[in-house]
Amino acid sequence: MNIAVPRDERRRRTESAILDAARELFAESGFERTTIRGVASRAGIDPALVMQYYGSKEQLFAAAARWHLDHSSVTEASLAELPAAAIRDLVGHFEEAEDRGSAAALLRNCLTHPSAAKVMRDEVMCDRAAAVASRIEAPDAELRAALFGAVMMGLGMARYLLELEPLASASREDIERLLGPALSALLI
Amino acid sequence: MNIAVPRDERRRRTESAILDAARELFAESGFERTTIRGVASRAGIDPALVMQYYGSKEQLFAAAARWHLDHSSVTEASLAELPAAAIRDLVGHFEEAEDRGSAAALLRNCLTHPSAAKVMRDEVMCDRAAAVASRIEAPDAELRAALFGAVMMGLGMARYLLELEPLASASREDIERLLGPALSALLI
DNA sequence: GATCCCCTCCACAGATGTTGACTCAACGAC
DNA sequence: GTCGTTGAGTCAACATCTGTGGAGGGGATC
Repeated sequence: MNIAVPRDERRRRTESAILDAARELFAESGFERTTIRGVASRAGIDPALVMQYYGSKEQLFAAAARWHLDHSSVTEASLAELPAAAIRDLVGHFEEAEDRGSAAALLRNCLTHPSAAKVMRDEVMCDRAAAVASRIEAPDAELRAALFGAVMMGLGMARYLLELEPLASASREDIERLLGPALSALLI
Repeated sequence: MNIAVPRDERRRRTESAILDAARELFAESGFERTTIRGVASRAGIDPALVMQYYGSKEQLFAAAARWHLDHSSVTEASLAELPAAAIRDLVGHFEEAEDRGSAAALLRNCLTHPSAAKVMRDEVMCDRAAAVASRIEAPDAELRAALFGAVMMGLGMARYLLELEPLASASREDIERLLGPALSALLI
């Protein structure tokens, strides 16, 4: 095919193709319905190569389903800005990020895959809830923050995974406009 | 073992034992990780009997993961009562219903199992959203109703499936008290 | 030209859904 | 009570798919 392609360059491409294919399939069909053979086929390589690079299906999933934990957009927001910031952060993860698909892969599997559930619980929800709770001065700050997270999770699942209409086609602005006050009500 | 047990009685018991075992496993571990052998083992019978009664794993799942669609508590509520009614309905499905487990089985799998997703979309969310939307007089009634549904779904998943603390241990009253105003804000 | 390593082919072991033949107790007719 | 019938339940096996490992080819690198 490509003549004179340096070896490491070639490897980088392949590894990235595997990861992309894995992200897509894990995000679309979930962990169990995704097969190593399917990933390899979509990446245009041999199944054994996937194993050689990622060791196991489990480790491939761990590499693919990472939620890049840039809390800054949430932690830097004031209480009043939190609802809009959280919505923008969520939308960004699913529509703009260059690793689009990894968030979907994590969210899709967090109910049925143990390690995805653990990541979701410990690294996504827990940290963010703590950040949100620290900004709330009302009583029940922790519970309010947990509810805030639950609402955001429900939004992500309904809009991007179940693709419920008219929520899936709505603009981010409309969601901010309608859900924003509801989220604010949680923060006092 | 049991002497003199009528045949139909015996069959009823067995069929029910299979369904109970299936509900538990589907709710705990999801469709893919649940095996016919596991269900049979928990029900104390032979795997082949499961097939004989339910035809296939798919049909067993369909029988186990039914969300008893009693919309009355939602459709009979006034706009002001809707938030509390929806929360009570959700809690009831997960904590009080005699078919407890079927709601969890459906919710657990609605992101990764096609037919569970279809039931969730068409029979649970869609119908309820229509009922909610019909009560809203503000513009964007459908989108508001969809967001309402997304919030309820997020609550159910966070509390009962991911079991996020302190949400999982919170009382229904506290949830009503804190989430109620947020839900009301969605309904205007 | 020798070496390295990306990549492929082939095969294995285990698990899973599913099927068919079989056993045995309950049932109804006489 | 006796006997044939029905149906609940079991046992062993099959076909398939899956993740995974090992041996080898072929082009880049030195």
